[in-house]
Amino acid sequence: MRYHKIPDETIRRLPVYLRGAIHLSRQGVESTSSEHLAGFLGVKSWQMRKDFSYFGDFGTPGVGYHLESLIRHINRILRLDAGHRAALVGAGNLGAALLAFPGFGTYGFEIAAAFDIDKRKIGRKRSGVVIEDVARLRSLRKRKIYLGIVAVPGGAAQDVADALVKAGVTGMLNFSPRYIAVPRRVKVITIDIAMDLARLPYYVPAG
Amino acid sequence: MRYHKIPDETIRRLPVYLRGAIHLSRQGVESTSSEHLAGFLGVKSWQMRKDFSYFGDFGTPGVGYHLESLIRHINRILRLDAGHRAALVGAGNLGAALLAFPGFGTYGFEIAAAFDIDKRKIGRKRSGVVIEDVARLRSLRKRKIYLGIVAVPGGAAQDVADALVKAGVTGMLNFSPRYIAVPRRVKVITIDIAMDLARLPYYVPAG
DNA sequence: GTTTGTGAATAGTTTCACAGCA
DNA sequence: TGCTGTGAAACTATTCACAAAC
Repeated sequence: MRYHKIPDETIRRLPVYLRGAIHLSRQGVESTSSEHLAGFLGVKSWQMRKDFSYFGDFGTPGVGYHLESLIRHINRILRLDAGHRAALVGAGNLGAALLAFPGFGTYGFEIAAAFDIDKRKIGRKRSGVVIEDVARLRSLRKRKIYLGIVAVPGGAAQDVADALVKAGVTGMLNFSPRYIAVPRRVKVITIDIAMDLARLPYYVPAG
Repeated sequence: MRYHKIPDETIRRLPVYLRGAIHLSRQGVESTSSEHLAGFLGVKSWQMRKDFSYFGDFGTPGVGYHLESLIRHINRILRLDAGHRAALVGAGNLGAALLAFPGFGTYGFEIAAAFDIDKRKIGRKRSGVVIEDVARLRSLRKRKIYLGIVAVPGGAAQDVADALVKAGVTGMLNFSPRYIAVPRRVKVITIDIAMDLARLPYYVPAG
């Protein structure tokens, strides 16, 4: 292994590999080949091996990958090993679904705080989390929460993002259908559900 | 404009441009430059112009783009102009949020049917849609619904996808954390929310 | 014999810089 | 003069094929 800038696409795929490794491991599998794991995940085996090669030797030639150690490696690279707490802003339909969502635990995430602007929701509990007034976002710095999930309507997204940045948040998952401007040190990943649906008709033969 | 295979990345960005054009148009803007529209969306102006160039002349040199005509063009390319009806499978937390989600309308989508396996949910209405028994999925062919939204737990995802394919569905939005195997003619776009969150810590300085 | 790790070849995408049109 | 549309250059990512490791 030599020095290489790691491709963004490789980083995007690492959680896929991690998900597969965790899944097989839970089923009692101890070791597996790149061929098998990649097939299970719908990727190419050489793509997976190439991706791993940027970080060193994960497997054993002639044998394959030891899942437990693979999981440890990927968790370390993605900095998931310490666990992370995130703050949700917006406790509407989508926010409530995210609070109840079991998948975050797989990667060591916990939604540790939730905020809304609606007085009727503030003080109530959803999925074990008390909903706080959005005005109290600044408390995140003291609580050492530096990941935010933006689940508010588009019109409020930039204001919420600004408040999160002010509160010390350095990474955001944005579910609003808006581009969010942030300082360079802050990373925003946008999930625009309707937009993803919108490119489906292009690919399917006239319905 | 010459012949070119259209890059997948271009197709991925077209809905972004469409969203921006619709947004500005609703605000009363009639025409705009690539510089302005791109800045609003957080992309580069030459990227946008290059993307458009694969499909012909959208704008007027010295003037810019007429939004209404730009919207029409992109809608045509993405085959959104006719409108589309989609079937939702899984009326849990996420499914209910999707049923209530206002964003689909922007691109001419409507969730026209919803299915669940839980007898207690079947027959009830959510956001104006009656939840049907998942056993009735096969009726989709007759109803001319060929887009599916998979919002079931991972363990059920492949079975649901198989049933959707059998019912004539050719495009799916998959919210389950699983790779779904389908015939080549069917297109699956997977949105794995936890996975997207999982690559955030890699990019942000140690929290 | 099997499977990994990777240099080299190929393919795809972004970026630039500017000719040409309004 | 202002802005689009696009070839060509630069960059990034995928794919292949096989030597080395077990």
